[in-house]
Amino acid sequence: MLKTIQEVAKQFNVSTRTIRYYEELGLLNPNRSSTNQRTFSKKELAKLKLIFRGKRYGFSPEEIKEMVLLFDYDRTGIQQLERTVEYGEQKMQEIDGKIAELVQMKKELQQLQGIFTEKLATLKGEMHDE
Amino acid sequence: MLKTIQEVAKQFNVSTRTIRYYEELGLLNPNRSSTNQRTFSKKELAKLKLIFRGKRYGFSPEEIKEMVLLFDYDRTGIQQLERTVEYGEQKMQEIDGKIAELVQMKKELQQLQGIFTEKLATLKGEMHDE
DNA sequence: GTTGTAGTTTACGTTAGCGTCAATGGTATA
DNA sequence: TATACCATTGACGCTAACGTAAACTACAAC
Repeated sequence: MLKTIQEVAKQFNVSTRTIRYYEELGLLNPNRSSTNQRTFSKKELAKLKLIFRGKRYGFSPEEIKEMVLLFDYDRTGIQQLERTVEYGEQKMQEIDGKIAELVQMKKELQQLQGIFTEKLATLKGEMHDE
Repeated sequence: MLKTIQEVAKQFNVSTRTIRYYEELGLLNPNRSSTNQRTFSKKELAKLKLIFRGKRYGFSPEEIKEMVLLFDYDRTGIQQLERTVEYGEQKMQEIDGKIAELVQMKKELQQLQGIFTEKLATLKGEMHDE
């Protein structure tokens, strides 16, 4: 259940230094074994997943930190919870926006593809005309 | 039609230095006016759009460069064109992958949202019970 | 002519995100 | 006991991606 830093690093295909760096940033708080070695619970792994995704998809460090904190607190206050839910709404909208942009990006590539394949067909046609 | 570096920078909300930097990298080749000032055509703007999107969505610098080059060459050779088309296919598949991951990310946030809103309802319910 | 604004190149400065020692300690296998 | 391998905490190094300043040119307004 509890993973070592090596296992975690391997799982996410990064160096152990990278994991430690995120801890330095306050994004992770792994528990320690009797011999002071980091042990990673499922929760920490979930946070790491969020971190890497966040990075890949252009969320700012600040945003990532906030999202990660969602995992850290059992927020008990109603106000806190309401804020959290609202924040989640917002993030989900942003994700929708990003998805839309990727779809657009694909469309444009498809257009390029269209032009190129057409050109290709023309060229090949000419070959047979002679 | 032709924009100055300032206009371009403003349009993309970056500094002029950033634009020049991308030129240093060989990603842009703006024409020059009679007084040696950069002029940006529609093509260059399209390339910039690609660059920023590529960055936002985790494409590597190498990949971005290759994608940008698609705009630069009127590839005439059949082999070249075929390679280009193939490369485009591949990129589009990668985009599909990224979309899928974002969808997954949203799902997970939705789960969290579910937990939080439920908790919130419980808390509010307790308030009225007393 | 000079004051102002926008452009140019050259070059050095800065920060995030790690890479890479160095020094040390625990555990286990020979 | 020694060799080996994993962990730990500094701490310094490095590169990408710009920021920023210096020194210059071009054009427009005063």
